[in-house]
Amino acid sequence: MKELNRIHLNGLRALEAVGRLGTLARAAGELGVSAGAVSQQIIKTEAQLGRPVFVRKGRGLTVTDFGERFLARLTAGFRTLDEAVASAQRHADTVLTISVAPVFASKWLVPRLDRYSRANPGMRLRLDATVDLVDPDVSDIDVAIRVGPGEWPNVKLDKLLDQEVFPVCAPELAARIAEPADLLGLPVVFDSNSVLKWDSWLGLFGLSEKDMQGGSSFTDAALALDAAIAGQGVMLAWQTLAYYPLKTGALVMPFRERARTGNSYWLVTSSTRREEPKVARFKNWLRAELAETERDFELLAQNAAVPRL
Amino acid sequence: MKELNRIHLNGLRALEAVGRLGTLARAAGELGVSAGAVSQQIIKTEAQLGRPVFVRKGRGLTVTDFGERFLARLTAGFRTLDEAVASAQRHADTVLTISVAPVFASKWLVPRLDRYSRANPGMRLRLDATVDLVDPDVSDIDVAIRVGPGEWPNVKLDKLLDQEVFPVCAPELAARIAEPADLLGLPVVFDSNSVLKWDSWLGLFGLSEKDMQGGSSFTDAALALDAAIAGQGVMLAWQTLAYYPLKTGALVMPFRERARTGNSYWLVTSSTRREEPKVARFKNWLRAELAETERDFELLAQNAAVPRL
DNA sequence: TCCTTCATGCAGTTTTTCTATATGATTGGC
DNA sequence: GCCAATCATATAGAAAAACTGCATGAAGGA
Repeated sequence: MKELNRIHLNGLRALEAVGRLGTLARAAGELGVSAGAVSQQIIKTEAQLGRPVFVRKGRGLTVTDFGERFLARLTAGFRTLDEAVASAQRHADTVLTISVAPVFASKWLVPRLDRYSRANPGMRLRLDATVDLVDPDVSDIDVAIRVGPGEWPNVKLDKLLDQEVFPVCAPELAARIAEPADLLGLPVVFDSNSVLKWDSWLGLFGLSEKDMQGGSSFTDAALALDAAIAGQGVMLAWQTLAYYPLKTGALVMPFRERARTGNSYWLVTSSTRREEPKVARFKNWLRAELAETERDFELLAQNAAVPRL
Repeated sequence: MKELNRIHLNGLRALEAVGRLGTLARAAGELGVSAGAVSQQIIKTEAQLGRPVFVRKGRGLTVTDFGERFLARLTAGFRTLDEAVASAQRHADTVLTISVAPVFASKWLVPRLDRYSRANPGMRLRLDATVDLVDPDVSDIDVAIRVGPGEWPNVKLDKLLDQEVFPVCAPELAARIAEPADLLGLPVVFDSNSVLKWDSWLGLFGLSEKDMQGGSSFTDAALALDAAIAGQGVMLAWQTLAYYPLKTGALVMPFRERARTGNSYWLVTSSTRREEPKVARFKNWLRAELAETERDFELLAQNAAVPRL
């Protein structure tokens, strides 16, 4: 990359534009400057190159043999640069990249994406489903949604929703439940990967996980959810996981009580980058959707099969 | 090529250099400016792009995921530009392109090229052997050598040598020649393409081509020359054509008289471009070689088999 | 012939870029 | 644990570059 030091880049660009468009005036139009400016640029740059690229014959410019080959290469180079910048811009404005946990994505976010598309025409979403928190400064993502106590360093955090857990089960099973203690006699579907403990909910009623029956165990919350829907047991679920099965009636929520886990849903963005409009729009949309989810839970609680104690 | 208007090219170049070299200081070294200047450039350009390319974490810079892809494309684009400029420069300094008539090239110039190479190490010659005069402004050639009255418009002309014609023949045939009139009784080798006429030489002695015998005719001077060497007749030759056969004795020059043709050898260059050093050097070398050729002809004339009238 | 289009020359102004220096922050050696 | 080196950034003034607007000259078309 040593040769470019001798040459003014803007001069090369002027050369290229004139070569491609034929006249100074058209090149000036593309470059957004006056024709005189372009004239000065190409003269200076030809001098720096040491050989003429254009022939002046009174009126207009024609390209020398050398210029023909040279300009072709310039065009190729500048086109590459232009495409790089264009894709950066396009990407910047119309593509929103979100990093979310796979379960949250599949059970809650993905089913709502068509609503997002309708509300934000032209925007394209890219979902990056990973478990680990990525650094929003380094990585490609615009926003991340993560569950936790909210103690990540060097990022900007917005709390979206407090995570709460509660039992869910298939309707057939719910018929055998009248009060919390009934849960102890039923099979349980465990999500062995989760750090959430039954005790946080059972404790509300003075019960303990130790007294529960055994049951099936799954390494993935989605599998455990399917097992619960199949009627294989009671499951400890949380809002975004159980939302759709509850809405369709595939699962029911025997009790209206929900227990705080100490975790919340956080929207994670870069602490150094200024918030872009597309991010702000997504944030607002997400808040509205979560608020609706929360309202639906209020309704579900009122219809809970078993009245509160 | 519209996106590049929003971005400063030099800023992109700074971005690319920093991405490739890792630190501001190294990039500044390559770009030939101070580190502070590079810092300002990349900050400004990142703002223009609308997204950061580098992450600042106290000391040093690391590249974002986006930057990784973006910088790769920038590097490709700038490399293309750099190579275009580099080849232009290289070409400009070390390659000399000469347009010459094929006969002149093969009979006089090419045998001397090794002398040129020894005198100008590092220089590479490109011979463009065409009959028509090419426009030195438009075409790729640095210099052209042409024979004619010197009336070409819009070019710079340097006279190299006046063209002169004279009879040549094989030594066996020369034994039958004592005076110019003897030529009328000998077979003649004609170059039917040439505009040169025997009368210009015969006229010096009050003779005329009408009185000559017929003979073989060739559409190419080189073929006619070979026929003359083979002893098939007398030929009207000129300096640069007959030089080597005369020097080796394959042909002889029966008379020392040479007739002007009105044509000269001209060195043709662009009338608008400033003369480059490599062209000036070639011109000097060519003059010296032609001067030597002319001296050799003086010696040949002194040894001419037939004394002047 | 007149009018339009084209490239270039020029002077002054505006914009950009650069240097030089200072600052804060981090790393690595001792 | 401290010191020196390295690194990026900030700032202000200086230097360089690019641009505008207009004038000029040359060529082609109606």
